[in-house]
Amino acid sequence: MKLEQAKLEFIQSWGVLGSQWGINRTMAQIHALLLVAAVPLSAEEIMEALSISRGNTNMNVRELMDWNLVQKVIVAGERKEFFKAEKDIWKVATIIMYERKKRELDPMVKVLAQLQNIEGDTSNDEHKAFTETVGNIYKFAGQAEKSLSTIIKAEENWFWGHFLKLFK
Amino acid sequence: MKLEQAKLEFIQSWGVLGSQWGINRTMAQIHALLLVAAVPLSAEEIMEALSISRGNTNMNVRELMDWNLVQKVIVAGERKEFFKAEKDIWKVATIIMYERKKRELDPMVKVLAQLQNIEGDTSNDEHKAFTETVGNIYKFAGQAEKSLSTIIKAEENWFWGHFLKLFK
DNA sequence: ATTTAATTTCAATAATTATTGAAAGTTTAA
DNA sequence: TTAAACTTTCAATAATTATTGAAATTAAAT
Repeated sequence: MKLEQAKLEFIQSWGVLGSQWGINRTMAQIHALLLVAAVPLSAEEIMEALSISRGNTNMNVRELMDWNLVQKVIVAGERKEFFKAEKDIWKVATIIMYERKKRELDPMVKVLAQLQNIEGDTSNDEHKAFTETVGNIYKFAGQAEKSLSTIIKAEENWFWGHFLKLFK
Repeated sequence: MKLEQAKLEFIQSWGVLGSQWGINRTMAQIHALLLVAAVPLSAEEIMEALSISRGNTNMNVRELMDWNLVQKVIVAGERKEFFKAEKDIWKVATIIMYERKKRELDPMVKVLAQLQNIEGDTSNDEHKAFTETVGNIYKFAGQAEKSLSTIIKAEENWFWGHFLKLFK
């Protein structure tokens, strides 16, 4: 397979995957494009490569920067901005897990906490079914949270370990 | 808080969470409704509780059954069908992880495998950037797959362990 | 200070996805 | 076998979400 075609297929598949997981397809495609780019790309180049408008490009690049998956790169002597993606895939996964937890799971857990104490007859079947299910989900979320923290801490250690090595 | 209101809030939040993760809001709401119901519910009751049409109810209940998150229950002497959700939350999580892996991640991994061998100059920067990123994602997916299998196997063991106990 | 280049915003519009509801199909009971 | 109860399907429509593109804004160069 030719490189250019392979890139297109990768971008396409990453876009499909993103949209199945609640991430806007264009955002996922820009991410994919930057993931396999050898050098940082300008807004123009992204527009061109994906056949999308300037506005769309701008919106989604900013969203990717919000997620810390993409960074702005300033090139000396160039007026326009360039963008590059975080390429360490383990780091990418960590960021995504952390951000989704923060944005989507945490609000749910907050609601679950509020739903723990219900007025009325505790021995009622309806009441029991509710508190048991909600209680279990809440406990499960707590466990999942711990596991995720462990993963993220391990990742941070790894990162700082490598980073600090530079100064030894 | 009153039980009925708590149920509504739970259903609402579960629906929002679902839609953020690429699951149709109604499907998530029906799931939530069945998760906190003390007894299996009929299509009528689901329609009523969520103010949705018969067609919508039917479609989404069937989808939930496809996912093995909901089962049909036949009640003696009743002509209509009832539905109940799997309530063991750890099992629910396992099912969701497994199904999403199968439906969404596996196809991506298949594509990644095909993209490993690219024609042309291997020493080219563009070429290197591509194969390195794609290769890393592929390896990462392999690792993730192993971890998930481990979790699912542990879960199966747990399940069969409990199940077999019944015959001892 | 003015021009030029680039970025950002957002109302209008397009594209996608979800929902309805009535007709067709199926199953059960009499 | 017929009628009633219930389920399924799917074309039409509604609701949501994404995208465009041109105007406004900001930043850089002359």
